[in-house]
Amino acid sequence: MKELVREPVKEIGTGRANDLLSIGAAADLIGVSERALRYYQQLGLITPCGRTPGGMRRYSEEDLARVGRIRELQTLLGLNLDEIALVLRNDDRISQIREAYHDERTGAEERTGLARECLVLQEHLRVIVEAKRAALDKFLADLDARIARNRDVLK
Amino acid sequence: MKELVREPVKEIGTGRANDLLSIGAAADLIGVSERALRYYQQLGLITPCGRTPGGMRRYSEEDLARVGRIRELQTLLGLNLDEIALVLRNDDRISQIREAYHDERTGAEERTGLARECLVLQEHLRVIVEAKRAALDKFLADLDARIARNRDVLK
DNA sequence: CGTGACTCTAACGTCAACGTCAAGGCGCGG
DNA sequence: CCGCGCCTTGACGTTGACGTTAGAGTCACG
Repeated sequence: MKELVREPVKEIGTGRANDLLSIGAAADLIGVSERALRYYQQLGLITPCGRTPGGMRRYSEEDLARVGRIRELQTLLGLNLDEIALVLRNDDRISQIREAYHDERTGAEERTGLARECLVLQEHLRVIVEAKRAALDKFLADLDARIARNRDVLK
Repeated sequence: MKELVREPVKEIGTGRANDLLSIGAAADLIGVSERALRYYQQLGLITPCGRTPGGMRRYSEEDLARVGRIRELQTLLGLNLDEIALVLRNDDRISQIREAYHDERTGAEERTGLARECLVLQEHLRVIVEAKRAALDKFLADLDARIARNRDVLK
């Protein structure tokens, strides 16, 4: 599944006063390495919103949020990058659908079809998360029980 | 931190009717590989409760539970094996303390000192787990909110 | 007392997720 | 327009957690 992604590049004016970040600044800000950012891009997980004419990556606020989401899925749910790719594709599909949904030219039944598709995707993820939460709750309950026993002994 | 552990071996009668398991049976039962069991042992995470005179590992019910705990700490909390080693050492210390606690020869203030030590160890772990739970709850809440929005649209 | 299935140790292989290094481009303050 | 620091694309290295294989030993059963 080595899917090296080569994409069209959006050029960005360099002199303009915008709040786009270089890769170093972005990395510092969200607490990941530059290497990780480039790696995520290789896997198609993120694409910086643009490049300078010289070819340097520029990251937007949205891009940072997306990276944040990647880290969340990694550390919180323990997903690997391939699984995260799927989740992100779902996210993308959903906002794409949302867009089509608000398009004038979308018919009524097409609308509900799209929304239904969204729900399926989201609820699939929900099942996974809910299972994890249940397990974690049980773990915590056990731990608390043991702590309580101990506290009793201490009286 | 390559801490190859070499330990004293408890020999176990082979003809006796006991419920100790071979490594293969143990692995099948808890759903991990034999290699993983040997690896965990190398790192000092578990030691099968004994060996046959010929040198084959025998696992008790307790041993299995310990392996289960290892997997739980891996998949649920995302700890690596070094961190798990620490948690397990705490667990061990706690049951060791519990034992000393019920020993006749343990003085009163020594008792409370030990129990206090237990609490500190346990609550340290609790903080980690609780943080994870909070993060997961938030994640789930966000997801649910998005699902609800979607469901509304569908009405 | 074989024999076939299982297990032993030791050693090398693998895979994901990056780390690190080299040999150059870019960008901007002075 | 020049220098210094940040950035680029390869390409190879590393680490954790095992997988796999080899060659020898062990166990239960007939």
